[in-house]
Amino acid sequence: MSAEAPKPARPCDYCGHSTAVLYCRADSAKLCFSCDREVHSTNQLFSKHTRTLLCDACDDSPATILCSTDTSVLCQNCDWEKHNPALSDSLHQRRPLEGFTGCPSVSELLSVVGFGDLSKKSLLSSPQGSAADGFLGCEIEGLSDFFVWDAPSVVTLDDLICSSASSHSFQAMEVPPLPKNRKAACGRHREEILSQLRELAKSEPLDLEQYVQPGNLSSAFERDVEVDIYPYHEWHRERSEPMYQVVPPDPSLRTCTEEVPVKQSTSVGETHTFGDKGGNPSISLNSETLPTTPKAGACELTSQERDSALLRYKQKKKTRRYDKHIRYESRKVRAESRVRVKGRFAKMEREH
DNA sequence: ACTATGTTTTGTGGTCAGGTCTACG
DNA sequence: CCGTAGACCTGACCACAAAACATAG
Repeated sequence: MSAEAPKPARPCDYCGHSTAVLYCRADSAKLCFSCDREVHSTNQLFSKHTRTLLCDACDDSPATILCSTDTSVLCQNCDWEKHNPALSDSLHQRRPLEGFTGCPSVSELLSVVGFGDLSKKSLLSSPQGSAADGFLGCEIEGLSDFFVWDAPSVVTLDDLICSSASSHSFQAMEVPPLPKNRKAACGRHREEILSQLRELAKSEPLDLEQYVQPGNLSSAFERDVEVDIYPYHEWHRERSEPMYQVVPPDPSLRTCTEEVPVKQSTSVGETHTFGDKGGNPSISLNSETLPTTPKAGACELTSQERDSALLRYKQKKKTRRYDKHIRYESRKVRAESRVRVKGRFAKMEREH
């Protein structure tokens, strides 16, 4: 116990020892980058969760505003408190922040958090801390130019904003008009963010970059969804690790589920449903959309992997919150004052 | 690149209908 | 085990301001 590292100020809800930098609304969970990838790469449904940076002020809510003046990211409440029109701070330069979904690679994450000038290679090659320094205004351009193929401009936030018909692997959510200067979007924990991304980059082979290479990008996004949505699948495949893990036919789990998958290798179109009878939403995995490995039985899971998957599933279920989230308070106020007929909105009587 | 204008889409809450669950005889 | 009543749960519905988006100048 004495060797234990001191607990971070805002610990990751999943691992508990890393500093949480992201917030997943769907799970109401604070996560570090590593756990975020682990949790949200489990299956396609989880990958759809929108994640945003964690508020620098309260450390408890998803950040929606970037204050360029303070270089901090804030949730709506903290932004309102800090930048109240009555205060002088209201003159601060602020802009909305975007979230992301899917399983972005490190390069893509760099762009998402505002390190657009920083390539993954430069992140890896730079000594500890220098990457952050580069972000803070030092010479990064040279590195970026050297690794042209890795230029983060290939995957910018513009690229993340896509229509529902798009097959991008991730997308920005609740996106206001994009500002020109998207740097410095990671607030006061940029050192921690860079540190975590660096660790993530170390474990992520550079081959993955093919998904964000200039030459491959446009065509890649036009290819099949199976490949495009989850570049991270490929990474797992490379590492002989299953990208998705089906909740195993564990007898203990079966008692609280309506349908439990019996087979691990699935046929096309087969749907697995996980859930309980307590009103909690069930999770369906349609194997048609799940990736498969060429080798028969290659995606069969060991009992250890099944236990791991089950544990992750239970953890997510435990931390998930189902309370309603109001995105626009003004609409709520409006709706509450609307004229109703049997609960339905009624037309307003207009005087002429 | 920016602004103005027009069009389309989204989100909001109270009530109800219909389905599901539970307890009981 | 079956049928029934009541409790409980869930999704649809509505109008319209605000947000998002598209287009023109």
